[in-house]
Amino acid sequence: MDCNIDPKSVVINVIRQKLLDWYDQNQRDLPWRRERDPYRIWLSEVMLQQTRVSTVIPYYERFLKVFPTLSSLAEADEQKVLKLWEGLGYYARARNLFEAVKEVQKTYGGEVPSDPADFKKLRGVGEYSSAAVLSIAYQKPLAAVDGNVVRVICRLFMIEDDPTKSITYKQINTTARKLLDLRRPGDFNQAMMELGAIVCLPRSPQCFKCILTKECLAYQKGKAEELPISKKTRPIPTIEYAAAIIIKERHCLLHQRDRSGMLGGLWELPAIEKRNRKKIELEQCFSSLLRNPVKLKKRTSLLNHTFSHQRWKVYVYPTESSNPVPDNKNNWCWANAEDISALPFPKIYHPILPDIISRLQTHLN
DNA sequence: AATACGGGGCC
DNA sequence: GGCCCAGTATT
Repeated sequence: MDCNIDPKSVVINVIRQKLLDWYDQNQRDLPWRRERDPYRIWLSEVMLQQTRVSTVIPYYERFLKVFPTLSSLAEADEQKVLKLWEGLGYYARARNLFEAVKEVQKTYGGEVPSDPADFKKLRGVGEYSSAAVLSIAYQKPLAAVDGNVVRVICRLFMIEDDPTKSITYKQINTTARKLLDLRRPGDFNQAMMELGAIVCLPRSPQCFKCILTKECLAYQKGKAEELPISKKTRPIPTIEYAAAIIIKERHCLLHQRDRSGMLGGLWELPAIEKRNRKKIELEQCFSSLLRNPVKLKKRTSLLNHTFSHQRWKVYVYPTESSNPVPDNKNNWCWANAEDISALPFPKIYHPILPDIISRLQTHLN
């Protein structure tokens, strides 16, 4: 495609070499940088999607202690995989990785395919992850363009258009391919990301320690911090969430959330969930949900929790003892205290679970 | 092309 | 309260 950013190849060569030299001297010592196993590189890239390095590190190490090899993960139980992902967010990543790893075991004999066409077919492997994993693990000459790279390139070449527009994104991608060092593609990709992560920051970029200020058009114009231009923000929906504690013989009724939706595959109390709606008749809703009359007692807890994209209002109601029998047995279970600690729950449940467990242990209800 | 998808850290 | 993070799948 036509690219009006056409820096002289001399500049390209200078940027490429400076960046690699800087990376060789200044890269952080991260767990996945010590690894050669493509499976481990892959796992790191999946965990790092939309997630900070500092958040990922403990999850990464814990995960690999339980599933040290691709084969061990391929033979795992999905609930245990989700439990290790608990709190990391974007749970589809865990389910997709699990499915993809089983596919690799079945179709590619347990070897992560090195052909980009094959690798990208796998669930959860997109343009970025494909380039990142294959360049790092197999030295494939693919440019990995993540949020860091977008920011670095927008600043280096003064791209003032919205990078989320596909035409602009193609320009950025073309530029990344021209910059790529074909002899050390994995290191070069990581160098770009590393610069974005520790020098070319979204806010307050540390230009005083950047080795590319002479080549950076945005810096020369004093506009580094303004780029890339940001997208418009979306309104945050409020989620009203009412949950019932239903206990029978030291077991608590739990429901597994639909795998395709939010917090898919995680467990929860029987709950009524409404977005941006008015009050609802809770007892009626619960009774209909459980195909059985439910008597609520006084609300015990109210949690307000604001995430990036949602504002949660959580109400928890103990119930009068009854014998509710959910329709679809597959997604329901009666869990004792031990079961509860083994099941994956959304983060919002962490303050509530101790209360539920103590109710089970003390015969309350 | 726009939206859904978690949770945390920082200003 | 807004922004952003080693993005991908779905609509």
